[in-house]
Amino acid sequence: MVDAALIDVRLPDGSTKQLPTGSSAADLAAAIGSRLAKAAVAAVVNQRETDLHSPLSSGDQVAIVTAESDAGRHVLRHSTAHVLAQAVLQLFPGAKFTVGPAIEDGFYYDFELPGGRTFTEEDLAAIGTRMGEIVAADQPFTRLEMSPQDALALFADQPYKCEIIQRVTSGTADADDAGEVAGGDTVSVYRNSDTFVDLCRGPHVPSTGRLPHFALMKVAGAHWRSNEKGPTLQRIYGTAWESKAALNEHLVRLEEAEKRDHRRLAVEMDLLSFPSELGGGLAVWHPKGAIVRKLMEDYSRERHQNGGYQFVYTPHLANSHLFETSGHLDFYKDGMYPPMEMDNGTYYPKPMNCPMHCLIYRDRQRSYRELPLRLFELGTVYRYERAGTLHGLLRIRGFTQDDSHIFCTQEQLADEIGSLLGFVLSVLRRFGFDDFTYKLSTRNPGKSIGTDDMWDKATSALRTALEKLGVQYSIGEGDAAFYGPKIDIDVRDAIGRKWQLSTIQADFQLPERFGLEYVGADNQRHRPIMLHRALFGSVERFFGVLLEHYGGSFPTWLAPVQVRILPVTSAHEGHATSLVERLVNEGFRVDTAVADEQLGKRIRAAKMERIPYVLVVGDDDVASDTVGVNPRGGEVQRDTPFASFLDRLRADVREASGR
RNA sequence: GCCCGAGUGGCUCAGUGGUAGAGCAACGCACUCGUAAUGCGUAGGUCGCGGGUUCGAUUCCCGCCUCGGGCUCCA
Repeated sequence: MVDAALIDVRLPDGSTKQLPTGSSAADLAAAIGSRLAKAAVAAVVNQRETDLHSPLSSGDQVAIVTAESDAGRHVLRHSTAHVLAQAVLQLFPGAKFTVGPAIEDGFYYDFELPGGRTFTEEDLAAIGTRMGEIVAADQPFTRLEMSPQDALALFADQPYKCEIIQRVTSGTADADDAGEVAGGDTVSVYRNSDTFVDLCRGPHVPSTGRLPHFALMKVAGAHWRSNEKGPTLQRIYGTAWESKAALNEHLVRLEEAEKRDHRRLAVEMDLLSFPSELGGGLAVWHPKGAIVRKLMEDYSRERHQNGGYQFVYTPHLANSHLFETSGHLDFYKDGMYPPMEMDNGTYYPKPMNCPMHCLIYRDRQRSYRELPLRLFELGTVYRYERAGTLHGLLRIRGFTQDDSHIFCTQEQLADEIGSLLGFVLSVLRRFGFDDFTYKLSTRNPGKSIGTDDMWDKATSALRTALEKLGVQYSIGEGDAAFYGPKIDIDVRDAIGRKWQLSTIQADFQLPERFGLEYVGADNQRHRPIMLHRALFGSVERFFGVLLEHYGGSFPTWLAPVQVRILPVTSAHEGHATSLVERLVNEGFRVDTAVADEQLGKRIRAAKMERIPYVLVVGDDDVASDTVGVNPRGGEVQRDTPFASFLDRLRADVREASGR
C-alpha cells in the first residue's frame, strides 16, 4: 500500500528517501542535512540538471549539486552572468544582450551598446557595484516555459535573443545556442525581477543572494557567434566562487601567474628580447637565455642520439614545387611567409621540415632493413601568424622544432608509436613535468586528404598505443591535421596550468605525395608510413613554458649561473677567484662579485638573479678550505668543506638532469 | 586581420599647451663588511614614428608602428 502523500526518491549512494508529495530538490537537501541545504545550488534529477525548487516525483534519481563542485561552480557562474546582464541593461539603456556562458574559472557576457559605445574601467566598477545591489536584493530566479512565439514577443526589442530563438525553432541551433534554451518546442526563460528576464536553459541558483563572491575581470571585444565578419560586441569577463576564500585563492593564483609571465621574466633575467626593428614574433637570444636553450638542445640531442635517431640538417628556403608536392601550399598558404621570386623560380621560407626529410628518404632506394628510419633535426621554420595572435615565445613567427620524422612499415606502426610515447614522457619528466593529459585528434572530413581506410588504420594505431600505455585520453573530433590523425600531450605546470607541448602525428599522405617506397623482404615495393613528432614542439615555446613552470628559478643543471662566490672583503677575492677556477674546471657555470658593495647587497643581487648556490668565503674559509653555502630556497650552512659542496653540486646537477 | 587599451632614460612609474621628474639599475668616490638593499656624487630621455592644429605640442587631432587584453586562427 503506497501512501499517496509520500514519494520515494533514490539518492546517489543507492539509498532511498521518503518525502511529502510535492517536495522539491531543495526540500530533499534540507531533509538530508542543513549543511547540504546551505551548499546546494542545483540538482541532477534522472541525469538532467535542474533547479533546486523543481518538484520531484516518486522514483526519481536525485543528486544535489553543491557550490564547491565543478558542476556547482558552473551554475554559480552562469547565474552570476545573468546578474551581470541585468546590471548592464539597467545602467546602459538600449544595450542589447547576447550570450553569457560559464567558462573555466568564470563567465562572460557579450553586449552591444547603443551608438557603438564601449565599456571603460570605470563602467566596470559601476557595473560591479550594481551587481552587488542585485545580489543584496536576493532576487529569485524564476523559470518560465513558453512557446517560441511568446518568447519572440517577450524579447521583441532584443534582436540577438530573437535570433537565438529563431535558430532553435528552425532546427539550426548549434553548440552556441544549446546553453540558452530548453529544446524542443518550448523556450525557457529565467526571470529575476519585473524588468529583467533572460533566455536560458538553466539551471540556476534559487536566488541572486547566493552569488556574493564574484569579481569582474576585464573588458574585451568579441564577435557575435565567433564570426569574424559578424558584429563586434563588448565582452565582460568575470569570475565567481562559492566562498570569499575560494575567490581570493583564485585571485592570488592569477597574481602568481602574472609574476611568472615569461615575457616579464625574460626581460628581468636578460634572457632574450623581441626588438621591434626585427619585426613582430621574432626573438633574439641574449647570452643568459642562449645558454639555457643550448643546454635544452644538448639534452635533446643526447637523448635522440641514444634513441636511435639520425641527425640531419635542411635549409630554411625551398622552391615552391616542394610545397606544392607536400600540399602545404594548398592547405596553409595563408600561414606561410610570402614567396620570393628568384632566378627562374619561386621560393618560400619553410613552414615545416617534413617535406625536406622526405627528400632525404627518397634520395636512394630504401630496404625494409633500414626501417624504422628516424630522422631528427632542430629545424627552424617560419610561419606567418596573424599580428593579433602573437604572444611572447608562446606564439611566435620564427621558431625551431625538435622535429623528427620516422619512416616505418605498417606492421611497425603500433610498436613505434608505443615506444615513442614512452620516449616523449621520459624526456618531459626531466624538465619537471609529471602530470600529462592526452588527446587523440580525428579526421576533419572537409579539411583533409587521403582515403577512409588510411585514416582508420592510422587512428586505430594511435588509439592502440594510448590504450597500451593505460592512460585516459580525450577525443578531439575533427581536430587532426590535414594529413593524418595525431596524439597531443598536454602537461600541467607547477601552478596547475595546462600547456600543449608534444605531438605525435601519423601521416599516410606525404609518403604518397612524395612517392616514398621501400623494398620489402618479398622483394616488392611498399609504401612506408611516416610519423611526425615533436617533444618540445617549438624550442622557443617550450623555453617559455619552462620559464613559467619554474618561475625563473631554473634547476641547477639549467641555471645560466649555477654558483656565485662572494668574498666577504677584498682580502678574500683571491681565494674566491681560485674557487671559481676549481669549479669551472669541473664544468660548472660560476662567477664571483668583488667586495666593492656590502655583502648583504651582493647576496640580495644573487638571490634576485635566482642563482642556485651563493657561496660566501671569509677568513675562516681561506684558512680551512671551507665555504658558507647559501642555497636557493634553503638554509645557510657555514664552514662546509669545499669538497662536500662539490659533491652536493655534482649530485644536484646529476639528479635534476637525470644523467 | 578585427575590437579595446597602452607607449615618458636599461627597468618600474609620476607629470604638464610654455622644449621633463622619482626610485631601482649603470658609472665614480669613500666605506672592507659573515648571509636579501652603506653613504655621497655623476651620467643618461628628439616623451614610439609621421603629419596637422597652435605663437608654441611630450600634452589636443589624424595616420602609422610596437606592445598588452580579447576575438578569430594555430600544419
